[in-house]
Amino acid sequence: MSVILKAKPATAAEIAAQLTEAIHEHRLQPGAKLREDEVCDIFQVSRTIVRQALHSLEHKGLVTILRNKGAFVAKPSLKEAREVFETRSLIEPAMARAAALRATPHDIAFLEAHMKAEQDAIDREEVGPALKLSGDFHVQIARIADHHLIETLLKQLVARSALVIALYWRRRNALCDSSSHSSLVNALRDGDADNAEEIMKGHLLDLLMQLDLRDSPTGPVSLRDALKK
Amino acid sequence: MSVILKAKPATAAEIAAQLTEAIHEHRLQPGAKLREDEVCDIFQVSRTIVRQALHSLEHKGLVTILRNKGAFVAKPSLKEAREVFETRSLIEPAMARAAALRATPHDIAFLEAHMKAEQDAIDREEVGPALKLSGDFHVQIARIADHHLIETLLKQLVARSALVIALYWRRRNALCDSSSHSSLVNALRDGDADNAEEIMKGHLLDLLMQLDLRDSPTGPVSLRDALKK
DNA sequence: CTGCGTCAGATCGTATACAATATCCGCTCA
DNA sequence: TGAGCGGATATTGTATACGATCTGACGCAG
Repeated sequence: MSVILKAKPATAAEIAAQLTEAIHEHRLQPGAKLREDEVCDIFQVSRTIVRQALHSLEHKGLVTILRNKGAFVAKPSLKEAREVFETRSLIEPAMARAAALRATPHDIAFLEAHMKAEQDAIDREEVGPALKLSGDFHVQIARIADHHLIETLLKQLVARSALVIALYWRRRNALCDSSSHSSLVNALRDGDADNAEEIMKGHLLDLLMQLDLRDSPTGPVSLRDALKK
Repeated sequence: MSVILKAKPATAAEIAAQLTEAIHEHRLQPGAKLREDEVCDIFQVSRTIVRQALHSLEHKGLVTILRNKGAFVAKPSLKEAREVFETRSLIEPAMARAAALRATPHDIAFLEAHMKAEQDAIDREEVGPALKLSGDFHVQIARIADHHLIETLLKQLVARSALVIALYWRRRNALCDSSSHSSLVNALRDGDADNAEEIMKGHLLDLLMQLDLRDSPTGPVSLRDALKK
């Protein structure tokens, strides 16, 4: 893990942000242990601060803290994974609609630049950064819709989606189809709210389809775990 | 504040729960300051624990922490207030639908008992407890829908709704019309998903209508505050 | 050789001490 | 009289020390 993070900052919020980014970009895998002392060493801060950051991430659903055991990058179950995408399906189409009614030329330009960066990352096969940019795109829609509460909520859901993808993505090498992002931006530019809403709904469904969320046991379960009451 | 809380527990989670309940029942008003030492005295724990609880409540949007200033019960702006109810309107109808498809006789009985308790509280004019029970009703729908993520999310939104009500409720003495709760339970009993969804949608709209969320300055602002740059 | 108990090290949880910052009050001076 | 300025006090922020719990290894008995 030492090599995985950039190190430098000092506040709990910054540490949480860097850990979030690492999770989002799959540099930290679900289930990875986050030892307090280790994080202290990396960021050169006291445990007080690190614990603040870890608790913050726990509230956001990115980290699971087991008493007297430690903090681990969360490992969403199949049910939790489904719930994340179900919740997104409930709120994001409405955000796309609202964004279509509010988007300024400046917003559109920003989204286009964003998509270009995403495409560049894909071309360079930088899977992690591409994934993060793809997620951020969705958050930006909420920002354009000027809905702060959902923007905050969506940040969490998108980050958790990254965990779900790490666990349940079917084709490891195929990345999220970015064409729906592009057509969404077109709908936003035209102020076509109905279309934007539909595209977003379909896009989330597409994402869901690329996941393997069938009712199988959570991947390879060790005998030990299977028998643990 | 000393009289307002029951005191006794020891863990951060329990303290957060009691503070949440106090906020939910309007025993703690928006803007109320929560001094760490005071909370320590009340619950007889160290500041470490109290700070954990306060940070937890901050993540849930119930408390605002200003650096070097302290923790205050949150005071949602008009925009935030609208956003809370908009978000609820996006997710709760879907929960009502799902609950209609899953509710067992046991669930129905539980909801009926819940409504009875709510009615009793209203009859006794215990406004706070009635408000809390009314909010819990909505959380129970999500529980019956077996959607843990949204249940958790809704707990936060419902608690924040209590803050919104404290700030923007029009008729102080009139309580939420509980007849829609009753008709919702009927729809759930019949397994009528479409109807349940519609009732919930209408119910949330009703709630919104009882609020004064017009674009006026945030209630009575003191001259001092109004002039402070 | 296997199972179990015990002990040492590692790790987390909590309390407390100290530092940083804000707030309040009284003072001075225009 | 009132605005501006310390300084004492109150309050929060951070680091650290200590205690509790878990983990893994070792050794002994069966």
